[in-house]
Amino acid sequence: MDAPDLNLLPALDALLAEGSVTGAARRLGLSSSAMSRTLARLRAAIGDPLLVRAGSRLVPTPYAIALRDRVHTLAREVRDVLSPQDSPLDLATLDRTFTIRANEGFVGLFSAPLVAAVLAAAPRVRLRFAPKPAKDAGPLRDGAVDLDIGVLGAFAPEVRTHLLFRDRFVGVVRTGHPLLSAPVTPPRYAAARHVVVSRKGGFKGPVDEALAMLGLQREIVAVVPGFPDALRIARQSDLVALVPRSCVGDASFPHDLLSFELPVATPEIAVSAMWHPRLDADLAHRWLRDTVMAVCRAATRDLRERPGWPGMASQASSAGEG
DNA sequence: TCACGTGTTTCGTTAATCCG
DNA sequence: CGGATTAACGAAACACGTGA
Repeated sequence: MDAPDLNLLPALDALLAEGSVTGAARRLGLSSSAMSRTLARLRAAIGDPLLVRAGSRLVPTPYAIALRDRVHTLAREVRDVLSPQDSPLDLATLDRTFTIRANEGFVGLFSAPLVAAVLAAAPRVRLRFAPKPAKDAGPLRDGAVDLDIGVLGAFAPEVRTHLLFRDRFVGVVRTGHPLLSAPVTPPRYAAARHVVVSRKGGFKGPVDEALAMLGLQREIVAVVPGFPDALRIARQSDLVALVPRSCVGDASFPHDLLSFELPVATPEIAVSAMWHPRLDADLAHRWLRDTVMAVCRAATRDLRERPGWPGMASQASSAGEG
């Protein structure tokens, strides 16, 4: 059996897009008779007339209509595959959708400046923020996710990573909460009732382990899937929320909430960007990574300069002032 | 192994024809 | 008249045998 003639693919794409031999010929820089002969070859190869006479014009057959989108996608992919990779990246015309998987905390803090930075440089690029149901390299591998942002897990070994910033947990309560009427000591903190965030619904975390070292135990009365949910509950109750400090630095952080340093030591949270090595050399993806890193650097600069940010010399303090 | 000659195939062109 | 198709033809690529 003969291999299909792949040279016919761009001609088929042009014919289905134009619906006309003359139009397709013009598009590919050929004479209409040459395109007519190519159409004849396509008809023989596919076994369908593809375009048939309807009065003075040609109309596509149902099979041609069914093929149109597939052929167009294929033709574009073939063009991309065979295009030299070292051609300069043209951000002004870059037409692409990037899917970024991140938790609500990251989206809340970084999505606005990231979208602004992306649109400023590449107006035809679209960003799709996908929820982060689990740590799973599958979507990175199969291409459903371009960039995964979060804490490194037991990821596939081939996945590339880059540290974006370091974070740490802080406590958050409503204004006027009795916990902040005196220094937040481990016993006073443990005596309060808490709301925590867990995607898997777990009730125990590093804070509980640190408290246990001191012989203390806190009472968790609510587990929610996202940090905004925890903040909402803290705002309307006496529950103490546990959220990353980056959430507190968000401009949208409610004024009637106060954050405070935890009275126990907890491990830092290293937030990283992760991507599949398949995209390592992709110029557009590299630009996206650089943009994400730059936005994170700029957005966390202000936060880093505030007391209590990881790596900064600081004492426990109640936030919300100023 | 390589260069060369020759026949075949492919795919383009122009010009003519057909069709609505 | 505009657009599709076909016939005739040519250039380039390809396949293959041959000889150095």
